[in-house]
Amino acid sequence: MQIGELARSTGVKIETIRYYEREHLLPVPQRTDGNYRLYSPRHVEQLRFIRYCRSLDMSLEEVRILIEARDAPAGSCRTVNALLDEKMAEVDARVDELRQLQHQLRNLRGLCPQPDEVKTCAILMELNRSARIVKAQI
Amino acid sequence: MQIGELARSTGVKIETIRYYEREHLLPVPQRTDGNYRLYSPRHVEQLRFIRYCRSLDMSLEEVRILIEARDAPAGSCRTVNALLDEKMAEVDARVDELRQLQHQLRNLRGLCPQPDEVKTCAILMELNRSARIVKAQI
DNA sequence: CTTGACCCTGAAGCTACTTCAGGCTTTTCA
DNA sequence: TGAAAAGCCTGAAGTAGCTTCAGGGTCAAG
Ligand SMILES: [Zn+2]
Ligand SMILES: [Zn+2]
Ligand SMILES: [Zn+2]
Ligand SMILES: [Zn+2]
Repeated sequence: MQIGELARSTGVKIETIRYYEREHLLPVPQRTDGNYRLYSPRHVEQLRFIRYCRSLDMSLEEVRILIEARDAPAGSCRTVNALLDEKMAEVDARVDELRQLQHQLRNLRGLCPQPDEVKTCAILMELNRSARIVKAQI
Repeated sequence: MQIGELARSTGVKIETIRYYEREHLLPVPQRTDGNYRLYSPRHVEQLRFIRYCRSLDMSLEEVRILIEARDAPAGSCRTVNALLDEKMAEVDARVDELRQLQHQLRNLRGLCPQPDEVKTCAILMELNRSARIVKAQI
């Protein structure tokens, strides 16, 4: 299977596949005489695994850890559990942040129901005012 | 006011301040004979404005748009409203994504209450299984 | 034998900064 | 007075996770 077919069958871009290879997330594939990459079903599985972990918001570094764990069946899965716990805490925190943000944006947007001139726009006035008052947060 | 004092009084790192200048988000400051940057209260305000927008999850490009709007008091504030509407939609969508993610992570984590050997870990088994089934989402 | 689909590499671009290397300027204080 | 320390300068490179680009080779079909 060439890279194009792998890309089609997983929905992952060719460049991304090559990128994962450079990052040692995908095993080095065989090559044809013409230097084309040749993939096996094992590569398809691994690529799907990576993408599924990515869809769970894992970083590539975390994916690497999971792959390592998976490929050492005799080890303990404590690292896996810890990784998930940490990830869950991160996501929870981010959700809280974003919900606050929703609130702020809604309030701000509500200040100017009908667009008019900038010089009387309550949104911009409020942005200026808040900037003066609020301490840097980010 | 030198760059260090500006940094202290706004909570923004010196390097970030220089970065904003390179990006034309902060007006070019005066310089001393020794080539040190000299800032005015106007710079403090502008920097606070930038950081407040950033705390609302605006990109620097969006901050640029807001600054432009603010500095053209005769114009309409339609772009400002549109920007906020778009941002709100983005945030709403991201919250939904993350709440789904919370669900998935919780379920996954629940599969292995007590860490044991990798080869029997239900988390890793489930990751492999889902990777096979689920289409690439990201 | 040439066209077009497919593949290759290495480098650079993206965001929003941070870090680093190497070198000035100004203040302090012994 | 002189030297250390604190503060500032520049340009380049690093961060994550890709994407895009430039320039070129391979292969099947017509
Ligand atoms: Zn409210
Ligand atoms: Zn308005
Ligand atoms: Zn559920
Ligand atoms: Zn387990």
